Amino acid sequence: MRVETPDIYADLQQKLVNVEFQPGVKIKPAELQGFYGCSANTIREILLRLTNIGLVTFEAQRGFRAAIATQEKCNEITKFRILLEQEGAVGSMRRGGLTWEAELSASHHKLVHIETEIERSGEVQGNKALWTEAEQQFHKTLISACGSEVLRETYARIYLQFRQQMVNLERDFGSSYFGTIIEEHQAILDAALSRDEEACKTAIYDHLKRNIRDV
Amino acid sequence: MRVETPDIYADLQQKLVNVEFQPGVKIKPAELQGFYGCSANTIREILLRLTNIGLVTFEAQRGFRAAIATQEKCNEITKFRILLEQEGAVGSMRRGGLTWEAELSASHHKLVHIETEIERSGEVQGNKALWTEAEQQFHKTLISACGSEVLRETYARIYLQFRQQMVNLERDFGSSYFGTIIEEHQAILDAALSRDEEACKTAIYDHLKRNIRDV
DNA sequence: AAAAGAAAAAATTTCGAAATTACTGGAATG
DNA sequence: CATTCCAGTAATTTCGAAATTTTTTCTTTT
Repeated sequence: MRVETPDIYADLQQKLVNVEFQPGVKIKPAELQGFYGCSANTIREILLRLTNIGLVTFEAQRGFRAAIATQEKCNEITKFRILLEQEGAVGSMRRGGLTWEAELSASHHKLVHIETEIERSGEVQGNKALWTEAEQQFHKTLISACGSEVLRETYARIYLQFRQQMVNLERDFGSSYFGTIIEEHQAILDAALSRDEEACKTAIYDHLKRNIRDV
Repeated sequence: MRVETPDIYADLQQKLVNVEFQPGVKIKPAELQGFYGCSANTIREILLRLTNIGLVTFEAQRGFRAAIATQEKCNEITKFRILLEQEGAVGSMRRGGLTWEAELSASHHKLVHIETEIERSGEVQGNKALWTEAEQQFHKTLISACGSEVLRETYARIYLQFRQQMVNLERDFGSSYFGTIIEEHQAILDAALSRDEEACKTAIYDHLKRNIRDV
C-alpha cells in the first residue's frame, strides 16, 4: 500500500474522528509506518499537524495519543461550538443570499434523506460515515456565508473535536434518536431561511444541549 | 549557540509576533539551522507547529512564510477577538472570585506602569517587548476565570495573530496613542471589577474597534 | 514484602544525506 | 519581441540510522 502524504493525513483524520483509535490510546509512528508504507518521520509530521486541530495530543518526549477529553472538557467544546455556530449562523442570515439558501436547502435535503433511511432501516453502523459527512456539510453550510474565514476554520476544528469526543460515544442511538435529530435539523433550517435570528440561535442550542452534562 | 527545541520555538514565536520576520517573507529551515545550531529538520518541525497557531503559513512543496493577512482578514481577526474576549470576560465576571480580581488588578497595574513610562519618555521601541508581554497578560487574565480552557486556547492563538498582523503595523504610535490606550484599559478594568457585563463588552469593543478598517 | 536502584528494552527525537520537486535564467522557437 | 522549452540551481520532503530519553524489568536493599 503506497499513498501520498495528504492521503495519509486524511485517512488518519477520518479514523480519529470516527473513533477507530480509542480516545487516549497511544499512537506510535513506528507502528503505522508499515501500514502506510512510509517512514516513521513522515507519520510523526502528520501527527504533529493533527495536534493542530485537536484530534491528537502531543507531549514532548512522550509521543502522541488520540485526544481524550474529560466530561468537563466535552461541555466546554459543546458550549464553544454553540457560540461559534450561533455567531456564524446569524452572520450568514445577514449576509447570505439566494445561493446560500439553495446550498443550505440542498445539504439539508441530503441529510434528511440519510437520517430517514437510518431511522427506517435501523442500520446505524453501516451508514455512519455517510451520515457524518452529511451532518458536517449541513452545519458547515449554515455558517458558510458569515463572512469570516477565521470563524469558519475555528468552527471546523471544534466540530471535529466534538464529533470525536461525543457523537461517536453517544450512549443511545436507539429508535427515537434519529427522529429527534431530524426535527432539530428542520428547526434550524426553518429559522435560518426565515431569517429569524433568535429562533435560529435557540434551535442551535436545543440541538446541542443534550451534550452538556453535569460533572 | 546551542539551545533546546522548546527555546527555539519560543524564540521564533516571539520574533514572529514582534515582526522580526516581515509578514509574507519566506522562512527557510536551512538558513536558520546555523543560527540555532540544530538540523534543518528540527526547524521544520518547529515551523510546522507555529502554523498551528497561525503565525506561519505552510504550503506543501513550497515551504513556510511569516503569515501575511489582507485587510479583510485583519478585520476578521479583530472581530473574532472581540467575540472571544467579550464571551470570556463575561464568563470571568460571573465565575471569577477575589483571586481573579486581584490578578486582574495586578496585571493592570503593571501594564499601566509600563504604558505611562512609554508615554512619558516617548521611547516605544525599547519597551515594546515589555509592553507586549504586559498587554497580553492583562487580556489573558481578563478571560482567565471564564471556565473554558477551549476558549482560552483559541483566544491565545487569535491574540498572537492579532499582534503579528496589527499592533506592530500600527501607523501611529505617536504622542497621544498610549494616553488613549491607558484610558481604554482602565475602562475595561473598571467595568470588569464592577461586574457590569454590558459596559465591559462595550469597553472591549471600543478598545479594539480602531483595527477594523474599510476594505 | 515494599521500595529503591540498575540494567535492558522500547520509544522518541535529532541528524545528515538522498530523492524529489520547485525555481531561475538563458537559448531556441514562433 | 514575446513565449516556450530546457538545463542548472536551489529548496523541500523523505528516509534510515544514531543519539537521547522514557519505560519496563529485574535485582538489591531495608
